[in-house]
Amino acid sequence: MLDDRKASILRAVVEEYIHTAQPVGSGHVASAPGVEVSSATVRNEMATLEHDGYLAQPHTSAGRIPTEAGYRYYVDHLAGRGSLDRASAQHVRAFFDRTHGALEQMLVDTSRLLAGLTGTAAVITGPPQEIAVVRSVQLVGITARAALLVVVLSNGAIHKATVELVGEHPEATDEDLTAATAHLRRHLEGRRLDSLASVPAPADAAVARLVAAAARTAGADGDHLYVGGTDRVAGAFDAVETVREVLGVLEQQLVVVSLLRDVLDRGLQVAIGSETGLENLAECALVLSPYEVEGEPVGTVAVLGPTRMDYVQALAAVAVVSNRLGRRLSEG
Amino acid sequence: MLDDRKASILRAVVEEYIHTAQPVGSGHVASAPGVEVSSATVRNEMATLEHDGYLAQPHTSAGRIPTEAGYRYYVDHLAGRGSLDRASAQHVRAFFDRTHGALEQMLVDTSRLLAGLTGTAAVITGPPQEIAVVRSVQLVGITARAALLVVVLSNGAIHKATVELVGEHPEATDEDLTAATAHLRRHLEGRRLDSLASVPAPADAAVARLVAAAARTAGADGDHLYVGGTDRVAGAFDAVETVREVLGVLEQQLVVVSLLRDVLDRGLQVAIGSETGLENLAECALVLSPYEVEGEPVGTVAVLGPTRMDYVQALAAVAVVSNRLGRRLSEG
DNA sequence: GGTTGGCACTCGACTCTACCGAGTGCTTGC
DNA sequence: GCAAGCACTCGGTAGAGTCGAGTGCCAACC
Repeated sequence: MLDDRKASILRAVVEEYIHTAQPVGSGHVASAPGVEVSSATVRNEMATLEHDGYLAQPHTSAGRIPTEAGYRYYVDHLAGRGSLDRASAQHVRAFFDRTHGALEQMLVDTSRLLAGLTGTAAVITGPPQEIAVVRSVQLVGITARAALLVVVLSNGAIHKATVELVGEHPEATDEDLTAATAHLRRHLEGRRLDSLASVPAPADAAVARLVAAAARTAGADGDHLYVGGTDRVAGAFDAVETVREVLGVLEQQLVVVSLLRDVLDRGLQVAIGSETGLENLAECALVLSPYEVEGEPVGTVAVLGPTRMDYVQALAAVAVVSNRLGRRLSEG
Repeated sequence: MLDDRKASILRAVVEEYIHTAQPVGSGHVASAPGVEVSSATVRNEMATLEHDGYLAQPHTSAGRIPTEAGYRYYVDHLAGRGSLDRASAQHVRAFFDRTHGALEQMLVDTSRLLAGLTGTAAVITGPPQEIAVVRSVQLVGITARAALLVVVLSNGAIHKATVELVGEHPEATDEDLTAATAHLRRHLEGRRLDSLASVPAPADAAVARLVAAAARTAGADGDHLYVGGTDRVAGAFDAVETVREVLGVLEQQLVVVSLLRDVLDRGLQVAIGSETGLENLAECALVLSPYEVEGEPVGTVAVLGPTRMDYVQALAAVAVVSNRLGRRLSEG
């Protein structure tokens, strides 16, 4: 825990650095509001803060830069939870009032909205389909050996999975498909999708094979990810290599989804640099907020930017968007 | 039309510039294979080529750089249609042998494969759903005023659209939905999706409203776009602003889809710089190739890179991938 | 004793200069 | 018509000098 003076000095350094992206000197800090001491005193304190690991010096005779620990302390203790400015808040409200149509498109648009609010890339994981209620089930034959399981969920999402029939008697007749569809419908409609895995086997052997194959696809069509504002990444880092790495990460949906899950599981709202656990994101920070539908958290809204992003702004934006998104999905 | 000597000089400049990204001087050109004259002669010829608009000089006393017209002449007359190197060809073959499962994931993976082959971003438009044959139709109620139209197509794709009921009697009962589903099924299954727009109206008024609303969604779920290798964009241009612009374009699916369609309609296989018609892509070139399923072109495979991309390589990669992709989709 | 003003020192950023070399255009000779 | 030679251009680089923001430390002060 830092005493008041050190805290306000750290805050001044972080906020100034976020603003200017330049190392911050004792002079600037001394003239910052909330710091009422001379630059000499600030220097002494900054030396201590550096020794304690909150600040770093790019080189002698340069100003200080926050370390990961510095940012961490800042978001944990110093960054007041502000709210969005009027115009942005209005913009968000208008967006959610206006938006309509398919879930997917809405999430794509939402990620772009969030990117616009924060000036960084934004990602959103779709509500997991496992917990949604099944409205309709259908097993459609595509080829003799493959069928498509299409499940319409109450939130307007569609779960689809290829059902492959392997084994000695792979062929399935249309009658088998119809029977299997009827069976699945009986045991699934009105229930949650995750009960797909535990649908009882029907009497007929051929139908049972189909149902079992369909059941195996439970969870196969994993969480979907919606990414927006990738163009902002280009401006966020000066090293091309970093830009490349970050874009590379964003292309791998699985990696990002498990990253979000992992951070959330650790109870974090903000992951800074190495806290993300991904080497490629060493210079990035992630600000996230789960969103709830009917009181239950079902997905995550997040922002991915450089470590020197505006955390207050990002936290506010992520909070508002996740809140509105959850509300929007609840009423649908 | 250029005489032989000018042509080989232009070729040398283009290929050298593609390789090094540096202005090419008369000395380099003179020592290039295929050019058997002295550098002084080359200088004279290059002056002519510059005057004719094929080359440009960044500044006096620097080498020459190809203009758009230069690249255009190069791809039209000088770039031999090479083929992929053994390893890459093998890689592509292995990919298509190995890949399986849902259409969407396969196209995502294919775009990434293509990006890997060419070192630039790659885009693929999915087969248009209009011409696919309907396997199954279902109208599922989501709320009292909205339903989801889910159509499973023979190629394994799914067409979905939100059906909104507006007007004086917006409510639809489950019976109405069932009746509408049955009606649609009768008139659609086994036919092409684009006949959705011309399904005859059923007798019952409420059902007719539903069917009409569903018919209106024809074509609403437009062509899908799959983008891969966005991270390569970062390395392709030195100006951050350009990177940002290109990424921005790639985020707008509609823009890219119509760009591809437009270029294809003009009968081009390569669009260079301003030929794309997009200001943001002034420094980009697009290399594309339609792919065919059962003899009919159904989608496009393309590569988006800097104007100084390796056109021979890109053309070969795009050709092989579109070919294999078409074959793969035909057999499915 | 904590705080502050003062001071010497450091070191990156910027400017200026000179210079090098790749490249050109032109002229002349073959 | 081609090639060799030559004067000229001009961006890029290297080195010297300067500037200034910033530091650490010390002594004085309240």
